[in-house]
Amino acid sequence: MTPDPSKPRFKAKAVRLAEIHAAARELFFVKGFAGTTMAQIAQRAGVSKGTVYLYFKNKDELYISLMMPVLEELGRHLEIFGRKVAARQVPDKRAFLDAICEIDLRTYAFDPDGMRIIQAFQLGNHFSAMSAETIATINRRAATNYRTTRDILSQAMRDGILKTRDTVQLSDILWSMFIGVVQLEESKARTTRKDHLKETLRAAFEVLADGL
Amino acid sequence: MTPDPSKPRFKAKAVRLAEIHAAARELFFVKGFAGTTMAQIAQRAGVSKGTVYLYFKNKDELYISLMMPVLEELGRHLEIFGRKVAARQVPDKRAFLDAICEIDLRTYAFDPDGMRIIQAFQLGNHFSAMSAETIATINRRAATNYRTTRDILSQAMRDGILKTRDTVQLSDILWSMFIGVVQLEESKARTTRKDHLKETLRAAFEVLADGL
Amino acid sequence: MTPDPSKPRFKAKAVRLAEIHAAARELFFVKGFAGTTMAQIAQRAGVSKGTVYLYFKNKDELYISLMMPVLEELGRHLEIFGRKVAARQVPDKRAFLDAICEIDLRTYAFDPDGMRIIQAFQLGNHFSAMSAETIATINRRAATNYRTTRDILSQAMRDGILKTRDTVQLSDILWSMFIGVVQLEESKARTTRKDHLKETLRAAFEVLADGL
Amino acid sequence: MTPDPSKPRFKAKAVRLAEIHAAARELFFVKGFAGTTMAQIAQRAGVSKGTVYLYFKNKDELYISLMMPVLEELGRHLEIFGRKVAARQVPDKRAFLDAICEIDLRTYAFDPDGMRIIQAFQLGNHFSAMSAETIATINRRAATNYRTTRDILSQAMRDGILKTRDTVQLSDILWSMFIGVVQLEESKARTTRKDHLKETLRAAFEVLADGL
DNA sequence: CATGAATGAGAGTTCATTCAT
DNA sequence: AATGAATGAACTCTCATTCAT
Repeated sequence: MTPDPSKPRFKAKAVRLAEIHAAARELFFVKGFAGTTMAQIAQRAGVSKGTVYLYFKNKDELYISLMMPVLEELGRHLEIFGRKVAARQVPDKRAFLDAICEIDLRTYAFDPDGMRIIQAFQLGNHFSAMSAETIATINRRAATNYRTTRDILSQAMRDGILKTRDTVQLSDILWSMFIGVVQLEESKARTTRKDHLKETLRAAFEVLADGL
Repeated sequence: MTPDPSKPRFKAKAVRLAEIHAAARELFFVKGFAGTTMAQIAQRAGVSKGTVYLYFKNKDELYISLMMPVLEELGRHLEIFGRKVAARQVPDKRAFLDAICEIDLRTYAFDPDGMRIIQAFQLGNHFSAMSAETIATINRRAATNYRTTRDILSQAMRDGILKTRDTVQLSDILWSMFIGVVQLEESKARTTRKDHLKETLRAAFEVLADGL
Repeated sequence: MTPDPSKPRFKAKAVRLAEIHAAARELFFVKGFAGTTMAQIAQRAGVSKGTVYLYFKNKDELYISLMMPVLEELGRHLEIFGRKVAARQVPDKRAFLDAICEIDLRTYAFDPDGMRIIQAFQLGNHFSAMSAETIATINRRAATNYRTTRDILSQAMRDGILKTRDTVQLSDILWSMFIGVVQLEESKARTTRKDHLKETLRAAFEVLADGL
Repeated sequence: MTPDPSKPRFKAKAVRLAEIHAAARELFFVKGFAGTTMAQIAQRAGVSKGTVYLYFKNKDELYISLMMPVLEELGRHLEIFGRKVAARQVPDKRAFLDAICEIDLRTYAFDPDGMRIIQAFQLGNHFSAMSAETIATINRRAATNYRTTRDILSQAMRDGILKTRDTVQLSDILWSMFIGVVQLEESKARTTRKDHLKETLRAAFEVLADGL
């Protein structure tokens, strides 16, 4: 009855949550949103169905919750890079775009399944049943990253690393390239079992670097 | 379920089919594959559920039938452009990429909903609910376009319009840019109600042209 | 417009009916009642679905109509045999039971599918949707055969061919043996692809002959 | 669909299962396999449709689960009798056939509906609606009983209780007599409301005993 | 007479969600 | 906090039957 002080309750709760998260991520990745059942997630997480509902209001919330860490990871990298740019530690556009490319790759590597969920979310499917609050939470986080990106671009233009341009348009192009390559290469990987994501993304950013 | 009795009961097959197509497109666009029911499609098309199955073997077939025209439209444009390239009617890389950009825009304009369905498909979220045969059919058609694109790129490189490069990688970059921009701009348009797709895509292809 | 006198209308009608009958019989035999669709029957008969409904009120009636000829065939054989018994042309119980056995076999051979339909009907399944009138028609015909059988048995007992016994019970035993063997041997034939119906039925009737 | 709220929501698994079994048996008996719906079964059992699927994988499994106990009951009786025969405790053919007859009657009494379901199955009318695996499971169990019967007959012949004969044929005759009488008497009972099954079956086996 | 497009009720089955324990 | 039996709405798909032509 007395909770083991070496294993505080909130810790156990966090562990449970992480286990469910992990189970959900793997299954959603392999079988997609519709193809994954709450029962499967519960089983893989080693808990009962009811317990999953103790941690997540419903399937949508669980799905969505998987993308927050990715957005936060991306935000962390962007901020670090922002500080580097502000400190004039980025010599030229080549290094600049290289860095962006590596941030994208690291974000992807951090959680490929989560990344795909972000894309599905951006595509706007299945989420009619999602609570407005959840959608707003996600959008707020995404907007923050977006703003950070534009701030970095502004700084780079002020410093002459990049030619002066519309920062909105440029950040759109960079993000589009990222998600476009991720989508295409994942799609190809699903049938060919070969993963060319890194090479293609790097090649793409090289072309962009030359063009900017 | 109950169709409007004021409508004539019998219609030209092509008309019925078009009505079902239109209804399906709109619904799949808004609610996604899994989120759309055959009953909804039937109701919106003004026919009974059974009638939908008279025209399409199952939900999969109906879904794929919506992307095929888009893939075919894209294929037509690519072939026309391919003949132009073969006839040396494309002077330089700027004109070349302009043309690709216009093909993308025209394909998108031909059927934006269909285009989005292609993306949702490429993202792979319905896979478990779709027969392997259906998936294969689409992939075959997509592969054809893919090959055509690479052939065009090869020709352009032989003619010195483009620097010699890996055609697989380059066609991936071009397609990724396209779908990335479409996804991002549609996502933004959904909340801001402003459509910047054309400008962003053209800007993106300009950068690419400069970089190649 | 003027009907061809060499091919009178009622003849054509009978042919159509026979074609539908034949198609239905084959399909019901192979795929069972529930497994056969009206569309399949129509297609095999070379007519449209609507036409089948011109000749048969519904699927049940069509199914049921297939057993009438069998009951009539059985009735014809019984009457012929009855006249033979009345004319003292059957010497002993062995010959008597031999004759019954051959009647059964000939009835079965006349239309095995129809025979099976009779059994399904007797088993009482699926016919909740059948019109009382149809059921009554069948039962009337069956009752006639039943009465004929008992009359024959009475006559045979009066003539000392068979020991005096309860005719109801005896006719039940004979019919039970017949349908029991048919059911078992068909069931076995379905998996072993070997047809031992004749041998088994003859052996069974020999045993019965010895026991009576 | 909606269960009686006055009933306790949770029940012992075995009780629930028995309730569903009972409901299914009654309905399959009256309306046949195809004529019975899962919804009807659920309603009669006082549970929701989903609950039925909690206990049985599908309609097939539920159906077969109803015959298995009967086949097993028959198997038990046969084995007991087999041991008696092996121990020379059966004096003559009359006692032998009496015993078989009583086994049949007891098996029938154990579950008349289940017995009828076996017959419907043997008649083969649901085959297209039933998975090959399900069919095989039943056939395997039936084959076991069949083999036991033949072993018993062989032993009886070795002991001179029965005249030497083809055991396959003889077991077929005995089983045919049983199912034939069951089918006929049930059919008659349905209209006359008089049950002569026992008498008819005993009379039939007496005749067979005399004939063997 | 004949057609076959259209119907629509209803089948089996799944699964997110609830709630008594 | 955790369970999992139970729910029931919703799904895809079938098919006997009708009826305008």
